[in-house]
Amino acid sequence: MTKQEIHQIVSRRSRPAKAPLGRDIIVTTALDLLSRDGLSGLSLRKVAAALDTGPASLYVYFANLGELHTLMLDRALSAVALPAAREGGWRERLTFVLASYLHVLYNGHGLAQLALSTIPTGPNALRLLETLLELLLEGGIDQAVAAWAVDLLVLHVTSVAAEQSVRRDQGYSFGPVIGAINAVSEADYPRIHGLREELLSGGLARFGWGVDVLINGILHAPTLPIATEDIAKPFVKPTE
Amino acid sequence: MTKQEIHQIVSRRSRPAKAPLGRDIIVTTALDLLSRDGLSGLSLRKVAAALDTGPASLYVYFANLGELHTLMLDRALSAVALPAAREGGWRERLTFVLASYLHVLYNGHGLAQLALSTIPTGPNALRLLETLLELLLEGGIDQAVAAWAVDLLVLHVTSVAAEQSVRRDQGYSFGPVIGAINAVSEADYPRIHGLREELLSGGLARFGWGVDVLINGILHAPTLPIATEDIAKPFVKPTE
DNA sequence: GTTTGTCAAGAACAGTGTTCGTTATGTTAT
DNA sequence: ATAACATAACGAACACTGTTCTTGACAAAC
Repeated sequence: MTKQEIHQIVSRRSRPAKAPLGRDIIVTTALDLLSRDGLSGLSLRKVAAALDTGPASLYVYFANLGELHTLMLDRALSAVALPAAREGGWRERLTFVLASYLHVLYNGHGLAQLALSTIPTGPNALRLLETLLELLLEGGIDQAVAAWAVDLLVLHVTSVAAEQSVRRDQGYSFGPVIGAINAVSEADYPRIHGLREELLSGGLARFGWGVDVLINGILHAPTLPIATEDIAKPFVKPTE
Repeated sequence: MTKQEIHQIVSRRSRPAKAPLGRDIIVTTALDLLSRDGLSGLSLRKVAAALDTGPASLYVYFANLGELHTLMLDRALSAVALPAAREGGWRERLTFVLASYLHVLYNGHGLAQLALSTIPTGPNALRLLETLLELLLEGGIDQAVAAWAVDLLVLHVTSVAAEQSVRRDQGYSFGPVIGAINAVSEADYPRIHGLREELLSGGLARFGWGVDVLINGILHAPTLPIATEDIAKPFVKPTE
């Protein structure tokens, strides 16, 4: 049923009737391959091979590999669980959504890296954004602050997921890191040496802590973000 | 002086006396290429070509391309400006260091992406870490909190730099994004629609604001991070 | 003076994304 | 029914990528 064994003279089109091959199937199988082999194991050719076709066939539906990535990301975001309305406090629900978002990114190996290089504007991403905005506003946070805060929260969760994913997928053994931190000279780096245990501790609990810190910071944020312009000045001119 | 035009029968080693070719030169030219062509324009072969040699020659000094990346990152981090001691408040100096770190990552195109996939344990990274710890402790922040907080701060700045870099380097025109946000249906996404202007505003000032929020959150963080374990629970079981 | 070890280098391998031109298929118009 | 057409699947190739094997030249050591 697959690749024709004998190359007949007659035609380059060996299989006349094939599956319709649409965007949805391609995105689905691509996500399958991604969650199985990770981002480095995902290639256009493998997706094509899984669909029993050649790589050129996919270019009918996507202009780019990046375009496929974008579609994959938004499709995956449909799995983010939004909280049931009005159950528990807004803060509880907020951490719940963010945890679900982290969960989705982390489980689809390499999805987080896609999320970092794309601004997802698909319907599922917008739904997530809308929900987060709603929760922040429910928490009594100023509108302008909330607009910037969602970006802060999403970026944080995304980068945590990306960091963890990369280290799991490319077999980043923590051995050398732990060794390096533990072997740090007390004379040169006294604080690192003194806190070496705390620097490496935590694991998953750290995520919840980080989100907590972010929300606390947002609650204590200056109401008018415009007033913080001078803080960014050192960036423009870091040598001084 | 470069590639021999005629392939003599005599030898495969056309240039007997070459430059010594050590790790330092390779890292230097690699960083040059990186800041000129971006991460996607950087390849082992181009680095080798810039050094007027073949790709195999570099493998004497690195086991991996990733190893070269790690060395490049730590080399680049040597450019991070540490603040003069005791000048201004600790908070002012902290934002200064972070801004300088952002500056370095952003200027070396694609450096931030390297920083996300590597835990830099080189001397320059340790120096930066030590400085940040010192400043946080000077601010009266609890030791355990400070240990986790540095990670939070560094990750934030790194991911901001990565996000910005990617979008600049791969010519991510903001046109479609702005269009998508502006075209959002008011009925489906009322909050996004109402805040569409604030969602896109900011630019560079947003970085300073984000750091400010983080520091505020750290100042209001629970002293004992262990107590926040239950917050992470939704992550383990997001479906409910 | 011969041997030994280090390192530059050529060639090749197995991949990658992408493009070109050709051909079969299904739909529409005559 | 037949002819025309747009579309999509396809084979092949191109220009790359990281990595490895093997050879060969040089310089230091005995």
